[in-house]
Amino acid sequence: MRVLFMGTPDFAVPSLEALIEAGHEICGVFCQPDKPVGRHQNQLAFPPVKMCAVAHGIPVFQPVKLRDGTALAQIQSLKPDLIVVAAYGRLLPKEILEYPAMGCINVHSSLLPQYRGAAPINWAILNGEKETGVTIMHMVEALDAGDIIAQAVTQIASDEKAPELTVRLAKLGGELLAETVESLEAGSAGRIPQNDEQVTLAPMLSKELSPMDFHKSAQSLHDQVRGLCPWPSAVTEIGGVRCKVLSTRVENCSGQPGTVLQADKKGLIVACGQGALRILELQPDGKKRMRGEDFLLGHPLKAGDPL
RNA sequence: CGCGGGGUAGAGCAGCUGGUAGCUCGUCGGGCUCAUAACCCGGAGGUCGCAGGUUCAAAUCCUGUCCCCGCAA
Repeated sequence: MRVLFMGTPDFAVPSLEALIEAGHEICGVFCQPDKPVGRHQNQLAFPPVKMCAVAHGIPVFQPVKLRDGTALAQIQSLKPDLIVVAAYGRLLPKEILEYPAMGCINVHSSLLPQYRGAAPINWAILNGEKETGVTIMHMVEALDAGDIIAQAVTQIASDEKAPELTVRLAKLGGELLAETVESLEAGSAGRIPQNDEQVTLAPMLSKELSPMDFHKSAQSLHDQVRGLCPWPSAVTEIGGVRCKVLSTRVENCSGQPGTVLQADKKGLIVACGQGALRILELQPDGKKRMRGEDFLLGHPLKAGDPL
């Protein structure tokens, strides 16, 4: 089958690889344009999907616009039977959605209809979900609203952070995608409309989500730390220094929210609204990431101090 | 040349209005203790990112360079 793949970040790579491995003819790959990267923005970085496509000798297209007809013309010349989209980063116009004979399908990293949108993995963790998964669906114009073809569920470990979960879901998505394409070809694929009453949204993350409020429960702060990793990160001020909090553990002890319960070679523990949070790893502004204990060596804090 | 912080003992920091470096932890040895991640005593460990310059003298001032990081993208 001739497949056109559209995707951009790391999450999409296993899906592309799964299609290649399944023996499909990948007639082209669309991804977002190369972006300036680095502190001085003087270097262009290829999106991960482009790297993969180039490595396999697949033609790459990186249109800035999808609605000026150029992209459609390119797609028409590639003559795909099916378009597979995974974290492409852009809504497809109707004329593209309608072009392939077998339609357009999407790999989405949540159990739709929950967590429609740009950051489903992060929001699942932020909300303390115990399980999530991937969904393969038919695409419609509305964001992540198409009929579901297949889903796969996975548990979220209590200490799992967004990057790790992303890797797992990407892999799971690739596997499910291969199976799904096979079932589509065989004509055995199902199609289940999404239940509109169960829709939840997972919008893009922003730094407004970063500040930690120690009046919240330790568990919810732990979820915040895990879910906002690696960007924008949970942030708080410790000993007068702004720090990203990178790794934590929920502890049973308690005290006045926002005060230090322990600060010695055994670790740094801060009281929360409910329970307490051990800060395992953090990163002060302008510094490298370090263990909480190491931070204390140069920043005298003691039990009872406010953060 | 987008803005800014920083590179000093294994780790985290101080010193930076110039005079060959200090703190906490770790580490090594000894002691105390039923015992200890606790306590006491003692020791080792740094050409202060690199290269020049100013100076009688630079970690400290100046210039260049490499690297790390935050913001912004």
